[in-house]
Amino acid sequence: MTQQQASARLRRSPEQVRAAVHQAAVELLCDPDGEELNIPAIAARAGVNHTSVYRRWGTLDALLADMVTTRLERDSPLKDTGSLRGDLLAWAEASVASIRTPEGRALVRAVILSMPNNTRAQAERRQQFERRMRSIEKIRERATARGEDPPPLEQILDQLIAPFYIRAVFGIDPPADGYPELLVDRLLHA
Amino acid sequence: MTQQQASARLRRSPEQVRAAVHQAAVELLCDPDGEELNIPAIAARAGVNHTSVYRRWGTLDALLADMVTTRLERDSPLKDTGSLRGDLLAWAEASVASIRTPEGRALVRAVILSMPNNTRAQAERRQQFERRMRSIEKIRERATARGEDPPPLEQILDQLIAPFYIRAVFGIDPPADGYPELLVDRLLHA
DNA sequence: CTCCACAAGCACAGATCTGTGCTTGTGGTG
DNA sequence: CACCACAAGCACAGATCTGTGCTTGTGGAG
Repeated sequence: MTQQQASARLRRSPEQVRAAVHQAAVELLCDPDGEELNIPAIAARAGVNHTSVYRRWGTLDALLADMVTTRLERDSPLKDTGSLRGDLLAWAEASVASIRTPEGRALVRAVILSMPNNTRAQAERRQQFERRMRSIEKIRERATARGEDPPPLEQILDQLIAPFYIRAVFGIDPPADGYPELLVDRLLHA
Repeated sequence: MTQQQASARLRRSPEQVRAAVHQAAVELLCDPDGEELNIPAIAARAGVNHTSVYRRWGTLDALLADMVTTRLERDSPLKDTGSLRGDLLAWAEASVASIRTPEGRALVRAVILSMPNNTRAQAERRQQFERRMRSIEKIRERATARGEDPPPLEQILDQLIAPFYIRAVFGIDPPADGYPELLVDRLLHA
């Protein structure tokens, strides 16, 4: 009796489990009819035992944070276009494309959901945010090295990043045409 | 035996319960060391039986949505300053003051947290957002009536509202001086 | 090839959340 | 003043989440 379950166990490698869980979490975030987001639901959808999730990540927040970090780093390979305007435009176009997809919006939502209120998370929130800003900082540094004079980070935050976030959070579609150019031009001509 | 508990029951009116629960929810959202946000925790902090909360609101999302709506309407009495710039500036100054307080940031966070992913909530999300936008629409309408030419709502969203939200969500303090003026001037001189 | 460290899966249990039926106090109405 | 509708509180229970101890398959080192 008990030996049979042993043979029936189908097992995947840690990396497969990790990918399956991340994928399941994104899908649950996207799926409008999906059940609510918690560890048992994610594990079930991933076809993974829930204990594996509890042991590896501990909490839903940690799981989401890990998932977000992994996906963002995988999906945002910033390229050097040779000019500040080009770099910003590439970034903005990638962002617009991203928040047009359910998965992209879900990712932004997850960034916020994965930031609980407790004390330790407060620091992680800042860290998470700065990690997000790093690609923009890189763009600024390259511009400075070229002799260009990029706007301060704070201004880029207000005029370029903030619009994307608010639209992702509230599900507001960006204007159909020329939106990235509009934002970048506004930023650079201020 | 059973009669004693009856006499020991201290009871508050529905309105008192409502206020106490709202207050408890805000405090839990603010308190960095607070336990996590759920109905039993809120009820306990409010000194209310949890069944009262379940019966009145049903879900945490509904409770937060109700709380946010009530607080926002209570705290944002927009006044007519006589000019578009004045109105926008008053709105921006109130918003900056708000997100400088833990409670203000908590309220913005609650707006987002109270928007779950299921299908019905998708519509409510839009509604919730438009309710938020109504005060801005009012400002635009008054300006139009005065013969002024206010920027489109979308531009106000991107340049004025979005910066506040992103700062509230990530806990980024706005610049110390002249921030409301900066944003409004940028918006109007674009 | 053999052995070993690691992690995934299983079984089980305590804690917590969610919900129901009933009792009873409160405020309003005649 | 008496009565009634409503909602708050209590007791209790099912469902679900969270976590632990153990077994066992997998992949890598020697």
